Amino acid sequence: MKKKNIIIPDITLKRLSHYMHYLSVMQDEGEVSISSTKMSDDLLLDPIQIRKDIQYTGIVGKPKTGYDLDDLIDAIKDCLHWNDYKSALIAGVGNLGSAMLGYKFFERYGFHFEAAFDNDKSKIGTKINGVEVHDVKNIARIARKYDIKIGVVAVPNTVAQAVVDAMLDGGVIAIWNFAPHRVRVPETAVVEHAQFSQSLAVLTRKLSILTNTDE
Amino acid sequence: MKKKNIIIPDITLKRLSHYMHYLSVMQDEGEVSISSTKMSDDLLLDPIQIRKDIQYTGIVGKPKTGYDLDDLIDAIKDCLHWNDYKSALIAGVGNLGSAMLGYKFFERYGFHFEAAFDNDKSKIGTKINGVEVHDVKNIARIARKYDIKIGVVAVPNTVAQAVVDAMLDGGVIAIWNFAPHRVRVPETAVVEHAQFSQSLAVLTRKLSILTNTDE
DNA sequence: TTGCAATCGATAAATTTTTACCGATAAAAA
DNA sequence: TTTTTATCGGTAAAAATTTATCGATTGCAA
Repeated sequence: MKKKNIIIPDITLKRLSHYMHYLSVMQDEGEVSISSTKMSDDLLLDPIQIRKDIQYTGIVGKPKTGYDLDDLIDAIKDCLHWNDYKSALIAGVGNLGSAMLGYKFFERYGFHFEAAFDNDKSKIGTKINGVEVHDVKNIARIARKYDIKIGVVAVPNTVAQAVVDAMLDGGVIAIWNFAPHRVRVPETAVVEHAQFSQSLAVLTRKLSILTNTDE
Repeated sequence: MKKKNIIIPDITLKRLSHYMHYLSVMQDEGEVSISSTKMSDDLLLDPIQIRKDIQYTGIVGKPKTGYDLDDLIDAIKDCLHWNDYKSALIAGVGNLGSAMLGYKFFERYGFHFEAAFDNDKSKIGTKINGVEVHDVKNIARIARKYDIKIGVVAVPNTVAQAVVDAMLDGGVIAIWNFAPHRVRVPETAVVEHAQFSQSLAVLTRKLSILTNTDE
């Protein structure tokens, strides 16, 4: 039933997540179907590109009406594996870590924080948004105990790699890294770097081009 | 002297910001030059791609040694406009907003928060990391007063567009949006969406492919 | 029922991005 | 000095991604 593990370009995956948000809003507004032209008007993207992206999900549309909204949302979620329930742990409960723990949308993505970690004695033992904060020393043990596959890194650069190594040691195979430094993982694991500086680079360059109207 | 406003692909800009971080570390370690092959080994990227990216900055290397490290860093910063001093304001000082205000790396990018805004009476008038929190009602006025061009959005979806409109009204022309919803800006402004869900989509898909070893 | 308008999806073309190749050059070694 | 080696940068090829074209299908209205 499920489409096999075809390769979907990262850029398409990102657009699919974008569509998801939009489609959820449409769903909330009571729509039952959606066309690529309507999506195009609202999202300012090429309708052909939208159709092409949607083809990756395996969903087929109907001429004149478009795509069944519920089916499309479900297919995208399947594609992104947002229908699967996934336990995660997070290291670092500073402002960023706390923001992540309080981000209610994660539930939509099947994403659930099982445990948090910090090295600050005053935080250990407390709960943040219902998630208990443990000593970083116990990352590997607890990851293994709860069979957690995803680790979020929200610690300073200096300890990022050590935290990742502990996660890997505990059986984590997917790292979502928010520290500015890249971290290394073996080939048996995956890492996704979510660095502010990347989108900032795009923004500041765009801004300068906007400003420099001189020829 | 400065290269003209050539178009640099977003993906190259993102890699350039990645190189920046790495090169800074090399600089701290006392290196004075760097070759694309060394970068390739450390960053796990194709050396040809690295050279191609660097060509956009206008820097030329020397056979056998590579690039002058100081020059290269400076050229990338110029390219990303990280050598310019830029005032920004931020709306929303919840956990995410506070994390941004406390992110010390922004100074490296020439990025300085001039003012913060929130609608929470208990926060208005306080300072976070030295930045005063104002009432959101005053966004436009203060943006105009300090001639601020960049606005960071760290508020919930429901008020994101209103906050952006206020920023634009105050003369802001670059929006860095962290709210899950897309926001609209006129053609005279630019917006960069930094949404967690995008990189999460890539991560969860990668993870599933790693897991599904079955054929 | 027939004609019209909207939309899909297949195929093809265009564009962008990545990767390969190779001569030229600088530094180090012989 | 001459040879060897590492690396750059220009050009070309390959691959990936985006955009265009167009026939087929569906729903709606006449």
